[in-house]
Amino acid sequence: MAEKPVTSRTLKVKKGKIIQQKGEYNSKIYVVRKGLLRSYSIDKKGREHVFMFAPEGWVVGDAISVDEPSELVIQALEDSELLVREKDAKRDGTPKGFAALAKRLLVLQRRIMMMMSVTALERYEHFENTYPNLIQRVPQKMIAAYLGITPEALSKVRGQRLKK
Amino acid sequence: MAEKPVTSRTLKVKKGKIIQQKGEYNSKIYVVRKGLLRSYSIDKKGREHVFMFAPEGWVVGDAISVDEPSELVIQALEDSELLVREKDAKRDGTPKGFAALAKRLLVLQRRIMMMMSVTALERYEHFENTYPNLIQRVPQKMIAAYLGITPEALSKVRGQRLKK
DNA sequence: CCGATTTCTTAATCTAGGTTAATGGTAAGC
DNA sequence: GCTTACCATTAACCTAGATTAAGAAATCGG
Repeated sequence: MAEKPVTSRTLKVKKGKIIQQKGEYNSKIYVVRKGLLRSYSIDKKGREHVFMFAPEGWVVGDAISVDEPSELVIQALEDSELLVREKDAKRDGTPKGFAALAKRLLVLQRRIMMMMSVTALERYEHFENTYPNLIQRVPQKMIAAYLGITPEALSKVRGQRLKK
Repeated sequence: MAEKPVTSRTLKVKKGKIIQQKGEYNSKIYVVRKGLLRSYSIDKKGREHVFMFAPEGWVVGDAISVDEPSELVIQALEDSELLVREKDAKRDGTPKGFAALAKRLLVLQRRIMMMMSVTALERYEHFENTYPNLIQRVPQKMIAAYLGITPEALSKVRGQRLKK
């Protein structure tokens, strides 16, 4: 019996479109071909917190094979073209998939340490260096929501920096 | 040719012992049989930030197959008995290993969201609920370093809470 | 092209948590 | 057992960032 190929279809979405809602089971993995996505959560006070941005080439979606409901909302920030991949337990076990996860883990580890040890300004500058193009493409308030500060605080930080 | 079994030896360490130093390559994975470990980093200002605690049954060690130097120090907080496991790329690819990683990823994701959205008090109470026994076993200053606050601030938080 | 909505900035005020420092308590080394 | 070092607590003060508010600028829908 032949192996079933990985199911993977293309999806075009308009700017603003919610691709995956919080609480949905049976979540999928999205490879960004063109455009820009973000994943975020909303806390009890109604505030949005951006977990990650995903420009071209990036992959979004809880990498959870366990059947837990998604805790994050995924949304298109620009008209985008995505590759939708069903989660496939068989594929999970590949060394390649494992390495990708391990790398992702390291990124999150660094982000936690960052949240604990550096100021908003330093986090902003790090973001700026890591994703130079995103600064122009992402609205400030979402960058603030990624950095863990308010848009007002980000505006202040940016203002201060210009004086140097 | 027969499969080589996973190399795994037992290691006994005294309280305070540094098991893995920051910057070391060829890092291993430690399963805690008895005792308590922590992994932490030191920032530019010399402050310690606790990444995780590992009581009995827990596993510590960067899950990175890529050869990156460890960014964390691992230390025994009590006299401990560990199972040391060499990293084995073959083992990496198992669905079981993958699921464990995915779960870990979810924990980190929640921790990031937590750092961004809730107060020190709420983080402390969450820690208290999640690891009720650890509160007694771990020095306050390390709990503070896990929560991302100073020992003084933690003391304040605990004091305020008693009045309720 | 135009009104409406959303986003960004600035400024005044407020607050959680940081910093510094002093004190008493607890554990560790000899 | 004593001494030295470390740890927790308290208190006075300070600062980064939150909150609130209001105006300017950009974006959107038609």
